[in-house]
Amino acid sequence: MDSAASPADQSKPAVAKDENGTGSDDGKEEDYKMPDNASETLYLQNLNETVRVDFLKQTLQNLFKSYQVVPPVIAHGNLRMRGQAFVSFPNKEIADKARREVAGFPLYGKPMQLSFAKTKSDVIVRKEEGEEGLESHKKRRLEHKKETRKNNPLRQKMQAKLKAAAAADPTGAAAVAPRRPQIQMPDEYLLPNALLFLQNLPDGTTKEDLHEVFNQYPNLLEVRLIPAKKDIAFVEYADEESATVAKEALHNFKIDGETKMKVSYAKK
DNA sequence: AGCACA
Repeated sequence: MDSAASPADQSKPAVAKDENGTGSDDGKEEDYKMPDNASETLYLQNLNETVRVDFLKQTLQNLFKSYQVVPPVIAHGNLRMRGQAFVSFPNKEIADKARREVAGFPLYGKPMQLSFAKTKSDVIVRKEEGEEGLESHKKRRLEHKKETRKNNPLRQKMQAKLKAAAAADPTGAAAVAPRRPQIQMPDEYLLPNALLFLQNLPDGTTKEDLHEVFNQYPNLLEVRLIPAKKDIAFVEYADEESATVAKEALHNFKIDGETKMKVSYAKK
């Protein structure tokens, strides 16, 4: 069992204002044209490889819930496929929206890299062509696999060429500067940290108040208030495990009997 | 880095 909260409990990522283009600060929406390699399925890379795959799948399912993710999320833990996943959506437009809005989202400490999958997912094929269509799709996949075995020299040459071209092309997608993800960071996706971040403290909370509350849990090191912002604070424990115990016990705790204090891991 | 569907 993971010490992290079950992914099913996790709040959905709040999408930044995305109506009428208010969520976009980089150009007019009307001019936007979806890339022609768009797909119903996104290919995710740079995922934290230390997260267990079924937990990761659940998390992704949850993270993309507001985009009507079509299950199943596909991920594998083997050498070739770890750190990657496939997430499908009802159509290309929604997939593209998710791609643009979630790009760079720091899931468990690593900014997600999103692109369109280059082949259709089985779920999508089934939706579009039914069960029979899916069968032939799978058959074709099998055959294609044989033609493109890893050590096919022709294939390797071609790949090297494409890679060089992509690197040389400053307008290529790979050259686009990473930008800030457009969705809010739910703290459930932060990595465990011995340092906790408190929010929504009631007016007049003192260092002593916090010390008393957090000292109920072992290995407390220090409490730091933020003079300029009196509703937030940091609480440091000796190690992540101790911090986790306190965080889970005290998140939403009402110090004054009515104001729910938010406790999350501090960002690293 | 790595494009799957057990």
